[in-house]
Amino acid sequence: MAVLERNNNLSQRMTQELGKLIVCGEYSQQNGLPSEAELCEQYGVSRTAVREAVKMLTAKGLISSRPRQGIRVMDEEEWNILDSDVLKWSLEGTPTLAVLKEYLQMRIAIEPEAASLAARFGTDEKIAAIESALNRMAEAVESGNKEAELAADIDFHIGILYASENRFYIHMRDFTRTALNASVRSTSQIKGGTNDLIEDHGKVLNAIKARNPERAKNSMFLLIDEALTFIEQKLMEQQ
Amino acid sequence: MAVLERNNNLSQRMTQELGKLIVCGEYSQQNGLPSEAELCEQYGVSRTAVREAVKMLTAKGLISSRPRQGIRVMDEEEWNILDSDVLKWSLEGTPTLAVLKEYLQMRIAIEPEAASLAARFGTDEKIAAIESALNRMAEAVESGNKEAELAADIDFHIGILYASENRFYIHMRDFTRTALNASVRSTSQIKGGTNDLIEDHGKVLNAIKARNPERAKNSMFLLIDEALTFIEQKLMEQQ
DNA sequence: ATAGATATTATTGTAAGATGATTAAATTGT
DNA sequence: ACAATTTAATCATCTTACAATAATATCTAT
Repeated sequence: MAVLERNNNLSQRMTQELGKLIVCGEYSQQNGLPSEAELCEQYGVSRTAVREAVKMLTAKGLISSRPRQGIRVMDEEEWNILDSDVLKWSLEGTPTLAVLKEYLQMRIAIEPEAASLAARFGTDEKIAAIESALNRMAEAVESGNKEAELAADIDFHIGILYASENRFYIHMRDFTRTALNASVRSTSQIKGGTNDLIEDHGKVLNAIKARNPERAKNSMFLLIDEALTFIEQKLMEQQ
Repeated sequence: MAVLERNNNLSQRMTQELGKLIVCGEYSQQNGLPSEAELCEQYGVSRTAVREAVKMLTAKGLISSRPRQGIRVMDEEEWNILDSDVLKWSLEGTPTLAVLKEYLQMRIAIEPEAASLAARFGTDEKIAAIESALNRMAEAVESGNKEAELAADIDFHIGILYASENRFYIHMRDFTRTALNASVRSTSQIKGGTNDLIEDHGKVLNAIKARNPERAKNSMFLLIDEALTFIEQKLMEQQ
Protein backbone atom coordinates (compact mmCIF):
# COMPACT_ATOMS: atom_id res chain seq x y z
CA MET A 1 0.00 0.00 0.00
CA ALA A 2 1.23 3.48 -0.87
CA VAL A 3 2.51 5.60 2.01
CA LEU A 4 1.67 9.29 2.38
CA GLU A 5 3.76 12.02 4.00
CA ARG A 6 2.47 13.28 7.31
CA ASN A 7 2.17 17.06 6.87
CA ASN A 8 -1.06 18.88 6.13
CA ASN A 9 -4.38 17.19 6.01
CA LEU A 10 -5.22 13.98 4.28
CA SER A 11 -6.74 15.33 1.08
CA GLN A 12 -3.79 17.70 0.65
CA ARG A 13 -1.41 14.77 1.01
CA MET A 14 -3.41 12.72 -1.46
CA THR A 15 -3.32 15.66 -3.86
CA GLN A 16 0.46 15.89 -3.57
CA GLU A 17 0.90 12.17 -4.02
CA LEU A 18 -1.40 11.78 -7.02
CA GLY A 19 -0.29 15.06 -8.57
CA LYS A 20 3.33 13.98 -8.45
CA LEU A 21 2.53 10.64 -10.05
CA ILE A 22 0.55 12.26 -12.84
CA VAL A 23 3.11 14.94 -13.66
CA CYS A 24 5.90 12.36 -13.59
CA GLY A 25 3.93 10.18 -15.97
CA GLU A 26 3.21 7.21 -13.69
CA TYR A 27 -0.42 7.76 -14.51
CA SER A 28 -0.89 8.86 -18.11
CA GLN A 29 -3.60 9.36 -20.67
CA GLN A 30 -3.03 5.77 -21.76
CA ASN A 31 -2.71 4.09 -18.37
CA GLY A 32 -5.46 6.19 -16.86
CA LEU A 33 -6.10 6.35 -13.15
CA PRO A 34 -7.72 3.78 -10.87
CA SER A 35 -11.33 4.41 -9.92
CA GLU A 36 -12.21 6.25 -6.72
CA ALA A 37 -12.92 2.95 -5.01
CA GLU A 38 -9.55 1.49 -6.01
CA LEU A 39 -7.70 4.61 -4.86
CA CYS A 40 -9.48 4.35 -1.49
CA GLU A 41 -8.22 0.80 -1.14
CA GLN A 42 -4.68 1.47 -2.38
CA TYR A 43 -4.13 4.37 -0.02
CA GLY A 44 -6.36 3.16 2.78
CA VAL A 45 -8.39 6.37 2.96
CA SER A 46 -12.03 7.27 2.67
CA ARG A 47 -13.79 8.32 -0.50
CA THR A 48 -14.03 11.82 0.94
CA ALA A 49 -10.27 12.22 0.91
CA VAL A 50 -9.90 10.75 -2.58
CA ARG A 51 -12.68 12.86 -4.01
CA GLU A 52 -11.32 16.08 -2.53
CA ALA A 53 -7.90 15.32 -4.00
CA VAL A 54 -9.49 14.58 -7.36
CA LYS A 55 -11.30 17.92 -7.21
CA MET A 56 -8.09 19.79 -6.49
CA LEU A 57 -6.24 18.10 -9.33
CA THR A 58 -9.21 18.82 -11.57
CA ALA A 59 -8.94 22.49 -10.60
CA LYS A 60 -5.30 22.39 -11.72
CA GLY A 61 -6.30 20.92 -15.07
CA LEU A 62 -4.49 17.60 -14.57
CA ILE A 63 -7.47 15.27 -14.64
CA SER A 64 -11.15 15.04 -15.35
CA SER A 65 -13.64 12.73 -13.79
CA ARG A 66 -17.00 11.61 -15.09
CA PRO A 67 -19.48 8.86 -14.22
CA ARG A 68 -18.83 5.52 -15.83
CA GLN A 69 -15.69 6.85 -17.52
CA GLY A 70 -13.63 7.21 -14.39
CA ILE A 71 -10.72 9.52 -13.72
CA ARG A 72 -8.83 10.46 -16.84
CA VAL A 73 -5.51 12.29 -17.19
CA MET A 74 -5.98 15.39 -19.33
CA ASP A 75 -3.86 16.27 -22.32
CA GLU A 76 -0.73 18.10 -21.13
CA GLU A 77 -1.93 21.17 -22.96
CA GLU A 78 -4.71 21.51 -20.39
CA TRP A 79 -2.42 21.35 -17.37
CA ASN A 80 -1.92 24.56 -15.40
CA ILE A 81 1.82 24.32 -15.85
CA LEU A 82 2.35 27.66 -14.13
CA ASP A 83 0.61 26.47 -10.96
CA SER A 84 3.14 26.33 -8.14
CA ASP A 85 2.29 22.74 -7.24
CA VAL A 86 2.49 21.56 -10.83
CA LEU A 87 5.84 23.32 -11.20
CA LYS A 88 7.06 21.68 -8.00
CA TRP A 89 5.95 18.23 -9.12
CA SER A 90 7.60 18.69 -12.49
CA LEU A 91 10.85 19.33 -10.67
CA GLU A 92 10.85 15.86 -9.10
CA GLY A 93 12.88 14.27 -11.87
CA THR A 94 16.02 15.64 -13.53
CA PRO A 95 14.95 18.04 -16.28
CA THR A 96 16.04 17.33 -19.84
CA LEU A 97 17.91 19.87 -21.93
CA ALA A 98 14.77 20.40 -23.99
CA VAL A 99 12.87 21.38 -20.86
CA LEU A 100 15.64 23.72 -19.73
CA LYS A 101 15.41 25.35 -23.14
CA GLU A 102 11.66 25.83 -22.72
CA TYR A 103 12.21 27.51 -19.35
CA LEU A 104 14.85 29.85 -20.75
CA GLN A 105 12.78 30.70 -23.81
CA MET A 106 10.06 31.84 -21.44
CA ARG A 107 12.37 33.65 -19.06
CA ILE A 108 13.84 35.59 -21.96
CA ALA A 109 10.39 37.01 -22.62
CA ILE A 110 9.50 37.80 -19.03
CA GLU A 111 12.61 38.98 -17.27
CA PRO A 112 14.05 41.60 -19.63
CA GLU A 113 10.64 43.27 -19.77
CA ALA A 114 10.31 42.95 -15.99
CA ALA A 115 13.66 44.68 -15.59
CA SER A 116 12.46 47.44 -17.87
CA LEU A 117 9.30 47.92 -15.79
CA ALA A 118 11.35 47.79 -12.59
CA ALA A 119 13.50 50.63 -13.90
CA ARG A 120 10.39 52.66 -14.70
CA PHE A 121 8.12 51.90 -11.79
CA GLY A 122 10.02 49.98 -9.07
CA THR A 123 9.98 51.61 -5.64
CA ASP A 124 13.33 52.38 -4.04
CA GLU A 125 12.56 49.80 -1.39
CA LYS A 126 12.07 47.02 -3.91
CA ILE A 127 15.19 48.01 -5.81
CA ALA A 128 17.09 47.91 -2.53
CA ALA A 129 15.88 44.32 -2.08
CA ILE A 130 17.34 43.43 -5.48
CA GLU A 131 20.65 44.99 -4.50
CA SER A 132 20.67 43.12 -1.21
CA ALA A 133 20.15 39.85 -3.07
CA LEU A 134 23.05 40.61 -5.39
CA ASN A 135 25.31 41.38 -2.42
CA ARG A 136 24.40 38.08 -0.80
CA MET A 137 25.06 36.35 -4.10
CA ALA A 138 28.52 37.90 -4.36
CA GLU A 139 29.34 36.84 -0.79
CA ALA A 140 28.19 33.32 -1.51
CA VAL A 141 30.40 33.15 -4.60
CA GLU A 142 33.36 34.36 -2.51
CA SER A 143 32.83 31.74 0.14
CA GLY A 144 32.02 29.07 -2.42
CA ASN A 145 28.63 28.37 -0.88
CA LYS A 146 26.72 27.04 -3.87
CA GLU A 147 23.44 26.69 -2.03
CA ALA A 148 23.46 30.26 -0.74
CA GLU A 149 24.44 31.44 -4.20
CA LEU A 150 21.39 29.82 -5.74
CA ALA A 151 19.10 31.22 -3.05
CA ALA A 152 20.44 34.73 -3.60
CA ASP A 153 20.28 34.32 -7.37
CA ILE A 154 16.63 33.40 -7.09
CA ASP A 155 15.98 36.36 -4.79
CA PHE A 156 17.62 38.65 -7.32
CA HIS A 157 15.47 37.55 -10.21
CA ILE A 158 12.27 37.42 -8.17
CA GLY A 159 13.08 40.81 -6.69
CA ILE A 160 12.98 42.24 -10.19
CA LEU A 161 9.60 40.65 -10.84
CA TYR A 162 8.27 42.28 -7.67
CA ALA A 163 9.75 45.64 -8.67
CA SER A 164 7.83 45.52 -11.95
CA GLU A 165 4.74 46.48 -9.94
CA ASN A 166 2.65 44.31 -12.28
CA ARG A 167 0.62 41.41 -10.89
CA PHE A 168 1.31 39.14 -13.85
CA TYR A 169 5.06 39.48 -13.60
CA ILE A 170 4.94 38.99 -9.86
CA HIS A 171 2.91 35.87 -10.42
CA MET A 172 5.78 34.38 -12.43
CA ARG A 173 7.87 34.07 -9.28
CA ASP A 174 7.24 30.35 -8.84
CA PHE A 175 8.07 29.76 -12.48
CA THR A 176 11.33 31.64 -12.19
CA ARG A 177 12.22 29.84 -8.98
CA THR A 178 11.54 26.50 -10.63
CA ALA A 179 13.50 27.37 -13.75
CA LEU A 180 16.54 28.46 -11.74
CA ASN A 181 16.39 25.39 -9.53
CA ALA A 182 16.14 23.20 -12.60
CA SER A 183 19.14 24.75 -14.31
CA VAL A 184 21.29 24.23 -11.23
CA ARG A 185 19.95 20.72 -10.74
CA SER A 186 21.22 19.87 -14.18
CA THR A 187 24.97 19.47 -13.77
CA SER A 188 25.74 20.57 -17.32
CA GLN A 189 24.92 24.11 -16.27
CA ILE A 190 28.42 24.78 -14.91
CA LYS A 191 29.39 26.88 -17.95
CA GLY A 192 31.42 30.10 -17.65
CA GLY A 193 33.17 31.41 -14.55
CA THR A 194 30.86 32.78 -11.89
CA ASN A 195 32.80 36.05 -11.73
CA ASP A 196 31.31 37.64 -14.78
CA LEU A 197 27.96 36.26 -13.66
CA ILE A 198 28.05 38.67 -10.74
CA GLU A 199 29.24 41.39 -13.06
CA ASP A 200 26.40 40.72 -15.50
CA HIS A 201 23.84 40.76 -12.72
CA GLY A 202 25.39 44.01 -11.54
CA LYS A 203 24.81 45.60 -14.93
CA VAL A 204 21.11 44.82 -14.68
CA LEU A 205 20.91 46.25 -11.19
CA ASN A 206 22.78 49.41 -12.15
CA ALA A 207 20.52 50.05 -15.09
CA ILE A 208 17.48 49.69 -12.84
CA LYS A 209 18.99 51.97 -10.22
CA ALA A 210 19.77 54.48 -12.96
CA ARG A 211 16.11 54.26 -14.00
CA ASN A 212 17.18 53.30 -17.50
CA PRO A 213 14.55 50.84 -18.83
CA GLU A 214 16.25 50.12 -22.14
CA ARG A 215 19.60 49.28 -20.60
CA ALA A 216 17.94 47.19 -17.89
CA LYS A 217 16.05 45.23 -20.51
CA ASN A 218 19.12 44.67 -22.68
CA SER A 219 21.35 43.65 -19.78
CA MET A 220 18.83 41.11 -18.59
CA PHE A 221 18.36 39.85 -22.14
CA LEU A 222 22.09 39.25 -22.51
CA LEU A 223 22.24 37.50 -19.15
CA ILE A 224 19.56 34.99 -20.07
CA ASP A 225 20.48 34.72 -23.72
CA GLU A 226 23.93 33.53 -22.75
CA ALA A 227 22.45 30.59 -20.88
CA LEU A 228 19.95 29.93 -23.66
CA THR A 229 22.58 29.94 -26.37
CA PHE A 230 24.64 27.55 -24.29
CA ILE A 231 21.71 25.15 -23.94
CA GLU A 232 20.77 25.40 -27.60
CA GLN A 233 24.32 24.51 -28.56
CA LYS A 234 24.35 21.52 -26.21
CA LEU A 235 21.09 20.40 -27.77
CA MET A 236 22.61 20.65 -31.25
CA GLU A 237 25.57 18.51 -30.22
CA GLN A 238 23.21 15.95 -28.74
CA GLN A 239 21.57 15.29 -32.10
CA MET B 1 -31.25 32.09 -1.23
CA ALA B 2 -28.64 32.30 -3.94
CA VAL B 3 -29.43 30.63 -7.26
CA LEU B 4 -26.94 28.55 -9.21
CA GLU B 5 -26.71 28.03 -12.97
CA ARG B 6 -27.73 24.61 -14.22
CA ASN B 7 -24.77 23.40 -16.26
CA ASN B 8 -22.13 21.02 -14.99
CA ASN B 9 -22.31 19.33 -11.68
CA LEU B 10 -23.14 20.92 -8.39
CA SER B 11 -19.67 21.40 -6.95
CA GLN B 12 -18.50 22.90 -10.25
CA ARG B 13 -21.37 25.35 -10.13
CA MET B 14 -20.63 26.21 -6.51
CA THR B 15 -17.01 26.76 -7.48
CA GLN B 16 -18.03 29.12 -10.27
CA GLU B 17 -20.41 31.01 -8.03
CA LEU B 18 -18.05 31.43 -5.08
CA GLY B 19 -15.02 32.03 -7.30
CA LYS B 20 -16.79 34.85 -9.09
CA LEU B 21 -17.82 36.46 -5.81
CA ILE B 22 -14.30 36.26 -4.43
CA VAL B 23 -12.57 37.61 -7.52
CA CYS B 24 -15.13 40.42 -7.79
CA GLY B 25 -14.48 41.29 -4.16
CA GLU B 26 -17.88 40.41 -2.68
CA TYR B 27 -16.01 38.21 -0.27
CA SER B 28 -12.69 39.75 0.75
CA GLN B 29 -9.91 39.31 3.25
CA GLN B 30 -11.81 41.65 5.55
CA ASN B 31 -15.34 40.35 5.08
CA GLY B 32 -14.21 36.74 5.02
CA LEU B 33 -16.43 33.90 3.91
CA PRO B 34 -19.32 32.25 5.72
CA SER B 35 -18.61 28.90 7.36
CA GLU B 36 -19.28 25.66 5.51
CA ALA B 37 -22.53 25.25 7.41
CA GLU B 38 -23.74 28.72 6.50
CA LEU B 39 -22.84 28.22 2.83
CA CYS B 40 -24.84 24.97 2.85
CA GLU B 41 -27.85 26.87 4.11
CA GLN B 42 -27.47 29.88 1.82
CA TYR B 43 -27.19 27.76 -1.31
CA GLY B 44 -29.33 24.87 -0.18
CA VAL B 45 -26.72 22.23 -0.90
CA SER B 46 -24.96 19.53 1.09
CA ARG B 47 -21.62 19.96 2.85
CA THR B 48 -20.09 17.66 0.23
CA ALA B 49 -20.82 20.17 -2.53
CA VAL B 50 -19.58 23.11 -0.50
CA ARG B 51 -16.42 21.33 0.60
CA GLU B 52 -15.55 20.22 -2.94
CA ALA B 53 -15.97 23.80 -4.16
CA VAL B 54 -13.81 25.04 -1.31
CA LYS B 55 -11.12 22.53 -2.26
CA MET B 56 -11.13 23.63 -5.88
CA LEU B 57 -10.87 27.29 -4.94
CA THR B 58 -8.08 26.38 -2.54
CA ALA B 59 -6.28 24.68 -5.42
CA LYS B 60 -6.54 27.93 -7.37
CA GLY B 61 -5.03 29.86 -4.48
CA LEU B 62 -8.13 31.96 -3.77
CA ILE B 63 -8.91 30.75 -0.26
CA SER B 64 -7.63 28.70 2.62
CA SER B 65 -9.65 26.80 5.14
CA ARG B 66 -8.69 25.59 8.60
CA PRO B 67 -10.54 24.23 11.60
CA ARG B 68 -12.00 26.80 13.95
CA GLN B 69 -10.70 29.64 11.74
CA GLY B 70 -13.08 29.06 8.87
CA ILE B 71 -12.66 29.90 5.22
CA ARG B 72 -10.38 32.85 4.55
CA VAL B 73 -9.74 34.75 1.32
CA MET B 74 -6.04 34.68 0.47
CA ASP B 75 -3.96 37.72 -0.36
CA GLU B 76 -4.35 38.51 -4.06
CA GLU B 77 -0.68 37.78 -4.52
CA GLU B 78 -1.44 34.11 -3.87
CA TRP B 79 -4.20 33.84 -6.46
CA ASN B 80 -3.45 31.83 -9.60
CA ILE B 81 -4.30 34.79 -11.80
CA LEU B 82 -3.30 32.89 -14.93
CA ASP B 83 -5.79 30.12 -14.21
CA SER B 84 -8.45 30.13 -16.90
CA ASP B 85 -11.31 30.26 -14.41
CA VAL B 86 -9.75 33.07 -12.42
CA LEU B 87 -9.17 35.00 -15.64
CA LYS B 88 -12.78 34.40 -16.64
CA TRP B 89 -14.11 35.57 -13.28
CA SER B 90 -11.95 38.68 -13.39
CA LEU B 91 -13.61 39.55 -16.68
CA GLU B 92 -17.06 39.75 -15.10
CA GLY B 93 -16.84 43.46 -14.38
CA THR B 94 -15.62 46.18 -16.74
CA PRO B 95 -11.82 46.32 -16.51
CA THR B 96 -10.21 49.59 -15.44
CA LEU B 97 -7.56 51.29 -17.54
CA ALA B 98 -4.96 50.25 -14.97
CA VAL B 99 -5.89 46.61 -15.49
CA LEU B 100 -5.78 46.98 -19.28
CA LYS B 101 -2.28 48.39 -18.86
CA GLU B 102 -1.25 45.37 -16.79
CA TYR B 103 -2.52 43.02 -19.51
CA LEU B 104 -0.69 44.91 -22.25
CA GLN B 105 2.53 45.11 -20.23
CA MET B 106 2.44 41.34 -20.00
CA ARG B 107 1.47 40.77 -23.62
CA ILE B 108 4.37 42.94 -24.75
CA ALA B 109 6.71 40.49 -23.06
CA ILE B 110 5.09 37.32 -24.33
CA GLU B 111 3.86 37.92 -27.84
CA PRO B 112 6.88 39.48 -29.59
CA GLU B 113 9.04 36.64 -28.30
CA ALA B 114 6.36 34.13 -29.30
CA ALA B 115 6.38 35.58 -32.80
CA SER B 116 10.14 35.22 -32.88
CA LEU B 117 9.91 31.57 -31.84
CA ALA B 118 7.11 31.01 -34.35
CA ALA B 119 9.38 32.29 -37.10
CA ARG B 120 12.14 29.94 -35.99
CA PHE B 121 10.26 26.80 -35.08
CA GLY B 122 6.61 27.06 -36.18
CA THR B 123 5.42 24.29 -38.48
CA ASP B 124 3.98 25.30 -41.84
CA GLU B 125 0.62 24.01 -40.68
CA LYS B 126 0.54 26.25 -37.62
CA ILE B 127 1.67 29.24 -39.65
CA ALA B 128 -1.13 28.51 -42.10
CA ALA B 129 -3.57 28.66 -39.18
CA ILE B 130 -2.28 32.13 -38.32
CA GLU B 131 -2.76 33.23 -41.91
CA SER B 132 -6.27 31.82 -41.98
CA ALA B 133 -7.13 33.80 -38.85
CA LEU B 134 -5.82 36.99 -40.41
CA ASN B 135 -7.90 36.40 -43.54
CA ARG B 136 -11.01 35.91 -41.46
CA MET B 137 -10.16 39.06 -39.55
CA ALA B 138 -9.85 41.07 -42.78
CA GLU B 139 -13.18 39.74 -44.02
CA ALA B 140 -14.82 40.65 -40.71
CA VAL B 141 -13.45 44.18 -40.95
CA GLU B 142 -14.80 44.47 -44.50
CA SER B 143 -18.27 43.36 -43.49
CA GLY B 144 -18.16 45.36 -40.28
CA ASN B 145 -18.77 42.29 -38.12
CA LYS B 146 -17.15 43.36 -34.86
CA GLU B 147 -17.76 40.04 -33.12
CA ALA B 148 -16.18 37.99 -35.88
CA GLU B 149 -13.30 40.44 -35.99
CA LEU B 150 -12.56 39.89 -32.32
CA ALA B 151 -12.80 36.12 -32.68
CA ALA B 152 -10.38 36.15 -35.59
CA ASP B 153 -8.06 38.57 -33.82
CA ILE B 154 -7.91 36.21 -30.86
CA ASP B 155 -7.25 33.26 -33.17
CA PHE B 156 -4.41 35.17 -34.79
CA HIS B 157 -2.63 35.92 -31.53
CA ILE B 158 -3.25 32.48 -30.07
CA GLY B 159 -2.13 30.89 -33.31
CA ILE B 160 1.24 32.53 -32.84
CA LEU B 161 1.50 31.20 -29.31
CA TYR B 162 0.83 27.70 -30.64
CA ALA B 163 3.42 28.15 -33.38
CA SER B 164 6.07 28.96 -30.79
CA GLU B 165 6.20 25.22 -30.06
CA ASN B 166 6.84 26.03 -26.41
CA ARG B 167 4.47 24.78 -23.71
CA PHE B 168 4.71 27.94 -21.63
CA TYR B 169 3.77 30.25 -24.45
CA ILE B 170 0.93 27.96 -25.48
CA HIS B 171 -0.28 28.03 -21.91
CA MET B 172 -0.72 31.80 -22.14
CA ARG B 173 -3.61 31.37 -24.56
CA ASP B 174 -6.31 31.95 -21.94
CA PHE B 175 -4.49 35.02 -20.74
CA THR B 176 -4.26 36.43 -24.26
CA ARG B 177 -7.89 35.64 -24.92
CA THR B 178 -8.91 37.42 -21.72
CA ALA B 179 -6.72 40.43 -22.42
CA LEU B 180 -8.14 40.85 -25.92
CA ASN B 181 -11.71 40.45 -24.71
CA ALA B 182 -11.08 42.99 -21.99
CA SER B 183 -9.66 45.59 -24.35
CA VAL B 184 -12.66 45.31 -26.64
CA ARG B 185 -15.06 45.30 -23.71
CA SER B 186 -13.67 48.65 -22.70
CA THR B 187 -15.26 51.10 -25.12
CA SER B 188 -12.34 53.52 -25.00
CA GLN B 189 -10.34 51.06 -27.07
CA ILE B 190 -11.73 52.34 -30.38
CA LYS B 191 -8.50 54.19 -31.25
CA GLY B 192 -7.08 54.31 -34.79
CA GLY B 193 -8.71 53.03 -37.96
CA THR B 194 -8.91 49.25 -38.27
CA ASN B 195 -7.33 49.30 -41.72
CA ASP B 196 -3.76 49.69 -40.57
CA LEU B 197 -4.55 47.17 -37.85
CA ILE B 198 -4.90 44.51 -40.52
CA GLU B 199 -1.78 45.84 -42.19
CA ASP B 200 0.17 45.69 -38.93
CA HIS B 201 -0.99 42.14 -38.28
CA GLY B 202 0.03 41.31 -41.83
CA LYS B 203 3.57 42.49 -41.14
CA VAL B 204 3.85 40.07 -38.27
CA LEU B 205 2.55 37.21 -40.36
CA ASN B 206 4.86 37.99 -43.27
CA ALA B 207 7.89 38.07 -41.02
CA ILE B 208 6.94 34.69 -39.58
CA LYS B 209 6.33 33.25 -43.05
CA ALA B 210 9.70 34.64 -44.14
CA ARG B 211 11.24 32.86 -41.13
CA ASN B 212 12.64 36.15 -39.92
CA PRO B 213 12.55 36.06 -36.09
CA GLU B 214 13.83 39.59 -35.53
CA ARG B 215 11.33 41.20 -37.83
CA ALA B 216 8.50 39.09 -36.41
CA LYS B 217 9.43 40.15 -32.92
CA ASN B 218 9.68 43.84 -33.80
CA SER B 219 6.43 43.88 -35.76
CA MET B 220 4.56 42.31 -32.89
CA PHE B 221 6.21 44.66 -30.45
CA LEU B 222 5.04 47.68 -32.43
CA LEU B 223 1.53 46.27 -32.68
CA ILE B 224 1.14 45.90 -28.94
CA ASP B 225 3.19 48.93 -28.02
CA GLU B 226 0.79 51.11 -29.95
CA ALA B 227 -2.10 49.95 -27.79
CA LEU B 228 -0.01 50.22 -24.63
CA THR B 229 1.12 53.75 -25.41
CA PHE B 230 -2.50 54.68 -26.05
CA ILE B 231 -3.60 53.30 -22.69
CA GLU B 232 -0.70 54.88 -20.82
CA GLN B 233 -1.62 58.24 -22.30
CA LYS B 234 -5.28 57.83 -21.33
CA LEU B 235 -4.13 56.97 -17.81
CA MET B 236 -2.01 60.14 -17.69
CA GLU B 237 -4.95 62.27 -18.73
CA GLN B 238 -7.10 60.64 -16.10
CA GLN B 239 -4.86 61.88 -13.29
C1' DA C 1 -3.66 41.94 38.71
C1' DT C 2 -0.98 39.08 35.62
C1' DA C 3 0.99 35.16 33.37
C1' DG C 4 0.46 30.72 32.36
C1' DA C 5 -2.12 26.55 32.34
C1' DT C 6 -6.57 24.47 31.38
C1' DA C 7 -11.20 23.86 29.60
C1' DT C 8 -14.56 25.10 26.26
C1' DT C 9 -16.45 25.29 21.82
C1' DA C 10 -16.83 26.60 16.94
C1' DT C 11 -15.21 24.95 12.79
C1' DT C 12 -13.12 22.02 9.60
C1' DG C 13 -11.35 17.04 8.76
C1' DT C 14 -12.41 12.21 7.96
C1' DA C 15 -15.21 8.22 7.55
C1' DA C 16 -19.04 5.32 6.10
C1' DG C 17 -23.31 4.26 3.97
C1' DA C 18 -27.15 5.03 0.97
C1' DT C 19 -29.25 6.43 -3.19
C1' DG C 20 -29.35 9.04 -7.63
C1' DA C 21 -27.41 10.34 -12.26
C1' DT C 22 -24.63 9.47 -16.09
C1' DT C 23 -22.93 7.02 -19.80
C1' DA C 24 -19.85 3.31 -21.95
C1' DA C 25 -20.62 -1.07 -23.25
C1' DA C 26 -23.37 -5.13 -23.91
C1' DT C 27 -27.55 -6.93 -25.57
C1' DT C 28 -31.38 -7.39 -28.28
C1' DG C 29 -34.41 -6.91 -32.20
C1' DT C 30 -34.99 -5.79 -36.95
C1' DA D 1 -25.05 -4.83 -40.27
C1' DC D 2 -27.53 -1.33 -37.83
C1' DA D 3 -30.50 0.89 -34.48
C1' DA D 4 -32.85 0.72 -30.22
C1' DT D 5 -32.77 -0.93 -25.64
C1' DT D 6 -30.89 -2.62 -21.42
C1' DT D 7 -27.27 -3.21 -18.20
C1' DA D 8 -23.88 -2.04 -15.01
C1' DA D 9 -19.72 0.53 -13.69
C1' DT D 10 -18.59 4.80 -11.97
C1' DC D 11 -19.03 9.19 -10.29
C1' DA D 12 -22.50 12.71 -7.87
C1' DT D 13 -24.94 13.97 -3.95
C1' DC D 14 -26.76 13.77 0.58
C1' DT D 15 -26.76 12.36 5.36
C1' DT D 16 -24.98 11.24 9.81
C1' DA D 17 -21.42 10.65 13.03
C1' DC D 18 -17.32 11.50 15.29
C1' DA D 19 -12.36 13.17 15.40
C1' DA D 20 -8.93 16.87 15.18
C1' DT D 21 -7.76 21.55 15.42
C1' DA D 22 -7.20 25.90 17.29
C1' DA D 23 -9.26 30.42 18.86
C1' DT D 24 -11.31 31.96 22.95
C1' DA D 25 -12.68 31.92 27.58
C1' DT D 26 -11.83 30.36 32.16
C1' DC D 27 -9.29 29.18 35.92
C1' DT D 28 -5.18 28.96 39.00
C1' DA D 29 -1.00 30.29 41.19
C1' DT D 30 1.87 33.88 42.27
